[in-house]
Amino acid sequence: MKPSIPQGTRDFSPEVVRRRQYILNTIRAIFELYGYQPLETPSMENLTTLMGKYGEEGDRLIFKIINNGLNDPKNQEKAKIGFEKVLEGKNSPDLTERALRYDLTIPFARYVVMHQNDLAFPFRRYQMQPVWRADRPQKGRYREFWQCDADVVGSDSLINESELLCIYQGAFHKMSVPGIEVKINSRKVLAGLAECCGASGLLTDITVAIDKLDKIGMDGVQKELLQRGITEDKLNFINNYLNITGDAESQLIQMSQLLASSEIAQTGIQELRTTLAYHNQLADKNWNSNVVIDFTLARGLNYYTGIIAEVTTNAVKMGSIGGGGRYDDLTGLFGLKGLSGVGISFGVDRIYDVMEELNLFPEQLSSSTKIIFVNIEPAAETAILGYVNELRKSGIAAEYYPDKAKFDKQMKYADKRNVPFVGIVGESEMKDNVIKLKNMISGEQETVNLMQLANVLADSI
RNA sequence: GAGGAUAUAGCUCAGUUGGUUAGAGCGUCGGUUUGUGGUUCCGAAGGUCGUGGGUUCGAGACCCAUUAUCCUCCCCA
Repeated sequence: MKPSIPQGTRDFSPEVVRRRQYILNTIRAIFELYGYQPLETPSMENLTTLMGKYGEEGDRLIFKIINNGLNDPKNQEKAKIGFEKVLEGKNSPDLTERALRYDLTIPFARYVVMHQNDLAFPFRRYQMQPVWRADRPQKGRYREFWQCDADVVGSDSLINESELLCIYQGAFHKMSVPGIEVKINSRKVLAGLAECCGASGLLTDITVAIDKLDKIGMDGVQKELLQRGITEDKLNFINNYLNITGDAESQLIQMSQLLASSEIAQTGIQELRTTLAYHNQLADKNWNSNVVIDFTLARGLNYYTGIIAEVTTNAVKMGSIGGGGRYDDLTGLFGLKGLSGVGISFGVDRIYDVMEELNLFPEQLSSSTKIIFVNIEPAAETAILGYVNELRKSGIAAEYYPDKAKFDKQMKYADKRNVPFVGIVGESEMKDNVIKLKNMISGEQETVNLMQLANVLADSI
């Protein structure tokens, strides 16, 4: 049998895991810095928790888990009826009661509702776990991938929005990802545009179309708008909308004039202005990225209601590497009304791909072991195990090659593992209670005692 | 859900208009008189050419089907 793994999934080899952990640790540290608390939820949720939350397309992409025990005689009849429903494209709890987590936001909302009496609001949590989507895999798209979410519920303040923007900037600055652009917009401005076009019902169609501006150009957007049912006389208005440029304040002023007749748009514009003002106070001027207003930004998920954000890098051809926004009534879906939330998500797998392509990972991630002692003299074993033990006690990762093997084989092994030092204790070293220490990077060798050895290794960290 | 491409050694790929025992590089293993890797030199192992049919005297190559992978669109992180 040929070994294989399911489509769109991946094995992560040791070096890859180290690099992924570097990303996760960086993001985690920032989340903690801003007061977010860790949360984990199950890999699977009840199907009913997930269905209908991500739009029609989303429902299709949910990985469903077939129920166990369908062969039990008392379940067989139900299973057959359930299967008929599934063949019609419907879901049936008789066949699938559970599904794999599709994102981290809905499980979070469920958690908040279930634990509402125990939580101190505003509640800030971060969550870093894999999610699954039955999407067609391609470049930068996987069926199993990780998200890192930070959300706060129970606060309407736009301070939250601006802090989350800071988290994006701080994290990507820390990871030295170049070309980062944090784009923001407001669903309320988009709603205002639809309203001014007299096409509030076509909000989604308008946003989906204009979101593609940088991809298909103005002509393409117009074509798409017409296809989606926008009448020709509205195109000019949308054109004006898309042509607004300048610095943030100038953009806001122009938009305010263009959408003067829409109350909701004015609210959205004011929210953008306030968010940027807070952000201005909180942001570190040294960060390597900027927050910019992009009125074409749409974001697919249909539960966003206020400020929305998306992160891209122009250094690599890649979709967005992060996104988020405000959702006024997320927990309402589960019966808890009046609780507003706002959150962001990091796309770890895409960030990894970007960093890998640009060679941004620090060198020293490759190995934790500082020294390997070669195994060439059985009589030295006791001494070496003693050395290894002492080094480990002082927090230095050390190994003893467990089998007696050819010298050059052991050297090759250390080299391949990227271990920076090799310790050699043969007959003569053993006699003098010393270690011959070889620096694998410079190739130099010196003879040291245990205390000197510990010092050299400690210094090399 | 729609469209396109690819499938040959562990990996990356050659293989001419169909013609004998299917090749290379890297990697692996062994040797280079055995206590020195990342840079020698020599050698070896490793493939029923994704799978199943068909055309042909003859198929890795051509045709059909099937499966898998990759890519684009849709949508998304």
